[in-house]
Amino acid sequence: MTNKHLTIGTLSRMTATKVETIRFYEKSGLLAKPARTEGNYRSYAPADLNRLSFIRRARDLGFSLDQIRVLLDLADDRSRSCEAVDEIAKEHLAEVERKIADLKALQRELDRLLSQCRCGTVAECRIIETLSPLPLEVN
Amino acid sequence: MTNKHLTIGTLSRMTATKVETIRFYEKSGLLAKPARTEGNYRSYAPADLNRLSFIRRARDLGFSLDQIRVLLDLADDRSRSCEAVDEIAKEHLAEVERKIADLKALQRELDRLLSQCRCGTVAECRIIETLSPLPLEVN
DNA sequence: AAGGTCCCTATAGTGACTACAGGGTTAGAT
DNA sequence: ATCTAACCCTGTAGTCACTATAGGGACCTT
Repeated sequence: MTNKHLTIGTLSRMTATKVETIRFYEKSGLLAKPARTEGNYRSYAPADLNRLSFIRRARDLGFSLDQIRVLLDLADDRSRSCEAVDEIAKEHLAEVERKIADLKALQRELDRLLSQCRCGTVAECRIIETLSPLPLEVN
Repeated sequence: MTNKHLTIGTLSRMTATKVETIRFYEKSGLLAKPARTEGNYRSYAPADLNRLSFIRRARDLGFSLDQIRVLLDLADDRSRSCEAVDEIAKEHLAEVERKIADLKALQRELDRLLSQCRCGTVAECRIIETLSPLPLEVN
């Protein structure tokens, strides 16, 4: 209980991360290879818990593993300017906003599609009809 | 020019679909295996163009290939009720709306994160700080 | 000593493509 | 007739962020 070393299962429960995912983060270089016990079990220090928690929060906010890799590097050099951090977050926000706009356009299209359905036979189905093409002559 | 048979490249240009993607759709069973020329080139009929156009429009609307497979099956049986079509579209719309809600929550979080940035050093960066954990004691 | 729960490695699967590598075919210009 | 560029072919592996499985070893309690 005063043991500072954690098994992968404990880490898993503490961060709501599947064991396989933790091993995957290790293989992808996001987590350092931890010490091993005699029986070849991974043995994590509290710093690993912090790092994994950081990764999971950033993932929850939709940052990619590549972005997280950069954020972790930046976080390690505490004296540098945090402009680069800001940059990554801004870029990610812009991407999220683009996705929202795209999905809203989609939503309008689907709404329109569904509002036209009279629920008769497929032959007179406006959804199928809208999807079915009068293809353009390109070549 | 009165030739009804199309090469994969022509089909590609007419539907703005990469050649590899067309072959991928064939391998996934969305497009039937077309006839071949003497030189073993794929030779497509106008019906294939229609089918591919349908697939691409549905993809643009965010339907999955599995959903499209079902839609294509339904579209082929023109006498049946189009309820099932409606069902798929509604389900898809609901999913799009869920995604929009998720992304909006994300956007708010990122906005909050960014609004706190004073752009000093990483040590005082509120973005890094927010991501960095005071992990909960779970086990 | 047995059973259950943990842990290990390695590999393959997901979705929807995309990108090669390493060739064969065809159309048009010379 | 020959050359060349543009097209086409198959097959495989890569993308992202995991997830799942197989086939085993370790550990703890009873």
